Amino acid sequence: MPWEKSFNEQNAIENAMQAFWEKGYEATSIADLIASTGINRGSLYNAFGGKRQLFTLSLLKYDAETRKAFLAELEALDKPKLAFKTLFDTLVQQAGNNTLPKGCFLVNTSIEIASHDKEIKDIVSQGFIEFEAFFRRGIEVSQTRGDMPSTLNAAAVAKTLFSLVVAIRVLGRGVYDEASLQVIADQAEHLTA
Amino acid sequence: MPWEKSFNEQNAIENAMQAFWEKGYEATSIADLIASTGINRGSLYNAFGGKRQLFTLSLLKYDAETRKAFLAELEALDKPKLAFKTLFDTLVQQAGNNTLPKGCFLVNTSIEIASHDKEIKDIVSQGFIEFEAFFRRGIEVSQTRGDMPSTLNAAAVAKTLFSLVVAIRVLGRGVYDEASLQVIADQAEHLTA
DNA sequence: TACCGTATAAACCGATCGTTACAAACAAAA
DNA sequence: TTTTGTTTGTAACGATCGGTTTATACGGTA
Repeated sequence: MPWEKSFNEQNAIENAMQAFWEKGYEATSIADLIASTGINRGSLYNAFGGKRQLFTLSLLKYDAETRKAFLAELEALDKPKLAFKTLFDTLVQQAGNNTLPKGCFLVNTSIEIASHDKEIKDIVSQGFIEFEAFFRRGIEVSQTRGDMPSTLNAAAVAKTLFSLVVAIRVLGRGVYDEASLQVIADQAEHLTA
Repeated sequence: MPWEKSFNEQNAIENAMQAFWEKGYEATSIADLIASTGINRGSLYNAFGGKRQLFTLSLLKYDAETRKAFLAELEALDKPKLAFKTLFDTLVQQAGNNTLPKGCFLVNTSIEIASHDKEIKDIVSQGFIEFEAFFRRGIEVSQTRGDMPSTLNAAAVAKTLFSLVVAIRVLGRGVYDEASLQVIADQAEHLTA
């Protein structure tokens, strides 16, 4: 059994993810993926099967390494109010940062593909549900500690906070400037006061 | 000067708009547009110039006849609180209605194209700015009438309400069910209480 | 060194992309 | 009826699409 695989599969998916994230599924061609991953055409098909499968892998990787990882990190603080503030401030800051594509890959995908494709929709839905649940747990924990008003409807406020996340991700993809996004982020903080 | 144009241009743009709205720019082919408009290939190019120009016309038509018209109708009520409630309830109801494409054509476009195309971005931005201004005017009018707390930051709350509109439009494109969207709509109402 | 499976580069596939060209059908104005 | 400009149907354009194939270069194993 000679020779192990040479190129880094995870690295290739990471680069493909950035291409899909930035341009969307339809507008990203195989040629784009070859250019961004740096691996050969044949190797790409051999390793991943095709454009569609590579997209799914990219979406799953984004969900795991961006959304899940970030939320887990915030939840580990065990200070929900600080976690919320950090989350929103990070979203605003990322909208002004040019090292990563703008917006949210999951949100973009929910609009472009999820409504026409069940497999993709399930991935996006699950991510959204977990995001909302993150807010809900934080609110409920804070309420038991007396850090947030017990009069808050945790489920409803969680949905609203998540909605503001979605909006910041949409508007942050080039339409709103950082200052306007910060106003929304500040209002989000105000919702749990 | 013989023979006036036979097919209805506005009707053709209307049908093209629905195709673009449902599938996006990239995923809508010329063949799709021919099928949805019902007009001939040559006529389409002769009348509109091409896919890109037809898309722009479609977007402008959507903005004028859907967003502008609806907001004008609501503002004519001269009862901002009722107008806001009607607006959000309509958004929720439309997400459960299958006669029109789901979501918002402007929001979809802001994600797919606006970040890469200045002309399109300007159309989307203008629509968003006017939508936000609609909320702000309503809040300020209500404040002078004593219908909303004068302590509200009108500009900030307007941005937040518009953010919830965006989120409902995104999540309403197939990911969230009507009940979840209604929770968000109810929270929106609560923001101006 | 001979072998074996992978990576690479390139040519290649049929299909479809957006767009153009053109001849025939057509309806009102002259 | 001739003229004029539009619509229509069809064919074709070059380019690119996603995907397959093939021959060659390569690097560990035996």
